[in-house]
Amino acid sequence: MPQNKGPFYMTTAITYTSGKPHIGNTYEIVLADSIARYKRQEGYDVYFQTGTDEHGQKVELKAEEVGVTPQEFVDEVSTEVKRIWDLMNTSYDKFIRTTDNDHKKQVQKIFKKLYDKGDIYKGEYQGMYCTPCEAFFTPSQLVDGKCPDCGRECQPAKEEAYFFKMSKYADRLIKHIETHPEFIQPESRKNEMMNNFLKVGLQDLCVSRTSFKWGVPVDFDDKHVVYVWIDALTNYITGLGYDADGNNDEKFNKYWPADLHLIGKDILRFHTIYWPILLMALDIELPKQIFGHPWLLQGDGKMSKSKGNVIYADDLVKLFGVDAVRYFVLHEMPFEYDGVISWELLVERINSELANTLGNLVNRTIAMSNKYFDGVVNKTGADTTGSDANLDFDAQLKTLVTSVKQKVQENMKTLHVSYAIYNIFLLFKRCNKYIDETMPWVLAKDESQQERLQEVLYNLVESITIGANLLAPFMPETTDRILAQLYPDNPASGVRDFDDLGTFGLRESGIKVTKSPEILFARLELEDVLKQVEELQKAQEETEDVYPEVEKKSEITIDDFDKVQIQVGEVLKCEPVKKSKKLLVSQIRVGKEIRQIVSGIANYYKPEEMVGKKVAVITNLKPCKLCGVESQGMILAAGDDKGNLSVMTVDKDIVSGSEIC
RNA sequence: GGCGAGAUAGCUCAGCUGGCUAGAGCACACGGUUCAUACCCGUGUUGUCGUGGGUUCAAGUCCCUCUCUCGCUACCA
Repeated sequence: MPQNKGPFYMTTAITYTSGKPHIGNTYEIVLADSIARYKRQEGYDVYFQTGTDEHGQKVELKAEEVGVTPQEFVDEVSTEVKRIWDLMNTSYDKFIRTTDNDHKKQVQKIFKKLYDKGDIYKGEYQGMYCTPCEAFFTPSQLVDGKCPDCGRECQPAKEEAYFFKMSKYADRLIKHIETHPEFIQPESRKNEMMNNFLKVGLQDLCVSRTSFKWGVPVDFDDKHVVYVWIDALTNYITGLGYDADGNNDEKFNKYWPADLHLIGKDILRFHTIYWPILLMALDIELPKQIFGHPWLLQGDGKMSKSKGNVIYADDLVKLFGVDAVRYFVLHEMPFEYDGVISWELLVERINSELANTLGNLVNRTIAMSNKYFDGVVNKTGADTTGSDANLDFDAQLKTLVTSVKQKVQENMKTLHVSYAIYNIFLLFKRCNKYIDETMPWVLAKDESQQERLQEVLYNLVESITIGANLLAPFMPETTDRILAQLYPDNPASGVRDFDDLGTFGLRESGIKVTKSPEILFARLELEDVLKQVEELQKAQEETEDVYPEVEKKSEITIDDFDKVQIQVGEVLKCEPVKKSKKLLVSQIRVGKEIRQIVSGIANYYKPEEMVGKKVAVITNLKPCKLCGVESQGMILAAGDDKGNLSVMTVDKDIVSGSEIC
């Protein structure tokens, strides 16, 4: 067993439960999992926490839309998140929910503690308020000075709120960041935080809200709920059993301070400024490192949100398998800048690295062992005896294979996960080259070379064993599958201690490999994949986005409705409006009169299609000019999110001019 | 607007404190091989190192100008 290197506490951000997580969110948990597994392999006592952030206005609204309680809503989403995390084969030790009772209790205690201490005080939140939306916005959120949701004017307004005295601890934090260069990673992020916030002076942070109810109530002032900062960030300590009164759980004493908070680059500010200051106020040690990872973007336009084809982990796993997806996101994601995911890239990576380099290597090695020695792998010591050092293939192979462990260690120390994987694959590539150098099929033809041939195959199986063990944190299932084939009678015997991965030759002679090698990763045809993707997306559209999102208007009375006059009109004539691409102008008989009405339907109806239709017309709308053509009313039509449009016609034949009500 | 980062082969990038003919992977071409998932191995092509100027015996590598791209710019969980 590797020696115990001590506790290692790491966390991911907790996922917000306003909707289903897509591959971008999934990236983080896979990255975190590979680090956790790696640290365990190295001998650390790892505690790996993830979870869901479940309060707030957005959840409240979403739940209302769907017609369930917020609790019911988050229960479902949280379960879904957990399901996906499990699907990705992630090895978290704790899944915390901010709706957990013990968490909520501590949030209240922490809030009170900070209030009693004087670090939280009651004040007024000032912002731009949109009355119909009942929401506050900051000036920077406004679009052209108007509400980003509904586009209406906003008014400056005030709301009672509790504030946290950020500035009090700013100097201490600046000093900490300056003396701990590893605290914020990547380093360029550190500069952003310093330059944009710390150096220009911190504003106090609003930590409570009265505008929504779905949150942890402030126990001494129940108009307020605790706002996201204190509610969500504290999960990192409450999950370990922190107690504001000092009765901490053993786990907290053992694992805090956290060794690593892994988060997306978008929430670095909260974790590198608010969170440390919160901890300072609570007199708790700061975490050792915060890593803001970049994003996996959908690059080539073939997977854009506007097209409704967002990638979900489920689909990827269905198409490629868990480890292929893990490999892709880990390998493609650089350390500092955003990575790109596309179907083309996925297929390319899977084919060239997983199927060709790794899968084929394992397959050909096993096939030869069976073909030449009935599956038995023996170490004979018959190495290359040539005097030319350049021809000493065995030594070269062994040197490379045994050097990878250290490279992986170096890469992982700085969280350069993609480099670590790259280095492991160099090992497999070297093995393929070794086969070409030693040419086992030539040795097989020569009776006197039997021992040499055995040694060659032994070296391959041993090398692959080491590579498979190094791969375990990143592609655990693949490691198991390889070892199951190389050690079919006792796969566990193929598992090595991390400390032994720099040593060559630990496999005992006489062990057989499997008789029936299984393809690890099948080669894919891009065309087939794209076809399957299309089918999946069709299915997705049918189940998910069938109903358009319609913004709710405020309630009206029957009298309000009565103000609108709607009548049946028969389209007599219809032609395009010359200056416009979208407009058609119709002559419509409404009872005795004939009206000219302009409508934005040219993309959906040809003028001749309109003629003869009996449509619903608003007849008391104030006339106006569209593209220079007067319109005396409006044809009613239904439109969805996807650009479909249908004019409202009457079901039975009814005389034009009849009133609709 | 402010602060910061970057611009190197068709694509993704490496090139530390300036030093001899600018690199890797993928892609492409050719050759080899047949144990293997038409796979693997080898060789090779392509670059005015964003623009213009400067420092130097010597500059992707340092300084200045300009152009372009990207990140951050405080209460969205």
